[in-house]
Amino acid sequence: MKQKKITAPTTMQELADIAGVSRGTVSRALSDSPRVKEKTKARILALAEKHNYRVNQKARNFRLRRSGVVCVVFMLDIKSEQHMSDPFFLEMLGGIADCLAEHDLDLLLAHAPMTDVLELQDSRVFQNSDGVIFIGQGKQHDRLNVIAKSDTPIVVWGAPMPGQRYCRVGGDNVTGGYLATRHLLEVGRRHIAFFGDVSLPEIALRFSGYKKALREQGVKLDRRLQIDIPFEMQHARESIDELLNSRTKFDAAVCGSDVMALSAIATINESGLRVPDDIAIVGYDDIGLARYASPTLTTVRQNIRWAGRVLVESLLSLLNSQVVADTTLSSELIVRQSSGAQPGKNST
Amino acid sequence: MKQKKITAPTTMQELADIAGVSRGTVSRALSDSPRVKEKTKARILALAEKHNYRVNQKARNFRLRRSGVVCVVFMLDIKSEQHMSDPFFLEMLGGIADCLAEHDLDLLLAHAPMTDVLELQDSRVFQNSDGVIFIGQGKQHDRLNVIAKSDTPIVVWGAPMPGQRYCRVGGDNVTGGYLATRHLLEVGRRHIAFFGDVSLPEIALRFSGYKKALREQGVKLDRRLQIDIPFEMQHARESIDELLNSRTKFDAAVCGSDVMALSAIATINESGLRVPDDIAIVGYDDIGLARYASPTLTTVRQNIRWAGRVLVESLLSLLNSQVVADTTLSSELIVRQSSGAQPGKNST
DNA sequence: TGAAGAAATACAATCGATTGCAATTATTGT
DNA sequence: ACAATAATTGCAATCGATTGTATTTCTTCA
Repeated sequence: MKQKKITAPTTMQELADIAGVSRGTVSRALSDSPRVKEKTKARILALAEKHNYRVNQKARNFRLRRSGVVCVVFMLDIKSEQHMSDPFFLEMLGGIADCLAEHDLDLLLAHAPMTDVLELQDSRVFQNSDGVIFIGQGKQHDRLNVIAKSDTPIVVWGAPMPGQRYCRVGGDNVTGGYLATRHLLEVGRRHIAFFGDVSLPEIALRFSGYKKALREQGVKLDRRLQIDIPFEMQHARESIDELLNSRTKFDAAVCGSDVMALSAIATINESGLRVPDDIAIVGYDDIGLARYASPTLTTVRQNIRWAGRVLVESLLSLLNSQVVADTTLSSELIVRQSSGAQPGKNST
Repeated sequence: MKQKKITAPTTMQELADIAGVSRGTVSRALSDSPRVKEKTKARILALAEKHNYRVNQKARNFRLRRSGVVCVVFMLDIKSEQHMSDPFFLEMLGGIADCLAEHDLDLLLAHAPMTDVLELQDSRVFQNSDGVIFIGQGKQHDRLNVIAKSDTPIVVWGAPMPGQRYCRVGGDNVTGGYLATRHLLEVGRRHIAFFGDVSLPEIALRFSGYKKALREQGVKLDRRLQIDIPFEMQHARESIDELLNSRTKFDAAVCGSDVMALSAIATINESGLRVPDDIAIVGYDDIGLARYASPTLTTVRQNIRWAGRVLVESLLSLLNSQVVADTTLSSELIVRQSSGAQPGKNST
């Protein structure tokens, strides 16, 4: 058995020796350069195949100064436990992964919870990737500005910010918040709560849209109805329970995410109230689950998978040293049962 | 502004020049070698910090012949669309990510759907990672054997197989299938269906456990009750609907995964029957959702996050050129409502 | 047939950090 | 103060592929 074994050439030089050509020619043949004769090319490729040779990627990355890897970082200022399974993140990740694959790039997941993004800059991950995509700004806008000055290009999903120096892609949060609220007003609600942590840029913008809608309809803003719920399930239940138990009257809520909305619906149901009869709910994001949950969820659609693509395309432009404009993707309201939708009123 | 700019040293040599020492000394200082004087070390570190120098990881990877990256591949022989959001995969991924982080390794996600794992071997991903973890064997046992011979170590989550030459970690599927079935028999069910694609090695083992339990109790195996449902939600609904509409009598089901079980419960509920009164259900995996779904799900627990750790530890041993034994993790039954559990009978 | 020009291939510098070994400097005991 | 030894630091080979330039080999046409 062992006698027949062909010692696999590990370096290009060895393959070159076998083929009786120079290293450079092998390199060009493998990368399909027009500078090498078709016949030679075919012969070298066949030999490579036969001897099971594969280029050393580490050497290649070094020489070419790129790795073909893009790093994705999910940023929220909370502990990491359940983040990765956040449906919003996953859908975005799916879009990003697909688009990266089309461009022959690989996806590196930054796993460590980041209290300070700047730490990332010192990490191997950062140095190793050709570019980094941040999902969410958390509360680290300024630090992102610092990172943007390094020579690893970054793209951020989030809200436009004053003094922002990084490439950003995001949804139209003001309009989203506005549409959600106006819808609830249109179906006759007047005591509309807003669930979401307004210290996060995106949520703050949605809140301003919410206020705008209320103002338009002459509904007075009730500060007790704005509840700072972080993006996590557990917190949602507690906070909403608290609100339900308080004497504050409310008959609807605009939520910072679909996950939060679904959690709110569950909590409300458990308390004996009914959605949407007693309390109407509007979510945000339009995750896949929104369509299948029961009741189906009225929400502000962000085309998440597409957003993933836009992020990648923007990053690629940056890698290509092109100037990339700030991008805001439009949002639309998707009316479903949870907000007391009348049949036939669904937009699409 | 521009005048004060310190030109950041990009190579170690430049930093060495600034510090007035040799490149080698800088390298040793940065890696905290005992061979360089503490004072010099401190001085170099300070200069590196001041001048914002960071080692070129690509050069480092090349020189050290490792990248610090471990690739995770989720393998099922179906198209990729929804895979990444499979809760089982995500929990496993979480365990893997945590453990990798502790060992200062990064996580690369292989995204492309693999019809043939061998393709992976030619891919940059493979060459670039120090090791690969496969979640599931799909139907590619033989190809995994081939890949195992390459010098990138691999570890596979799955079932033990005859002639297996790769390092494997998996649950105790026979016992799992047995426990699930025995439980249903104990609560009085006699027409127990088995939902799962028995052409997948793990499922096949669970099915043999199922058969064993039936045999023990003298219940005759009804082949019509074994339904090949792949690991996907959509298919589950269709197949189960079909079974419900057929005249085949059944009062319980052992499912190949919790996702499948939850999907089955939803389908059964929609058909007007009730779980567990009409049909009792047992899942497999004990994903987080099993505890919170309603009804809560009786299931065979695989400690998924821990399994992730075991996979990583095994891979690390391989990287350390140690021989790693095949590992089978024990499984236990977790009794909850979906199988008509009597209160107080819960194991823990 | 021979020279000019094109096509194909060979040569060798280069990317930036690591590390064994050699050379230098510091420390110790007498 | 001087060996002998230990502690530091410097030197230079090395990892394996890419690519600009030089060189060789073919074509082509007069």
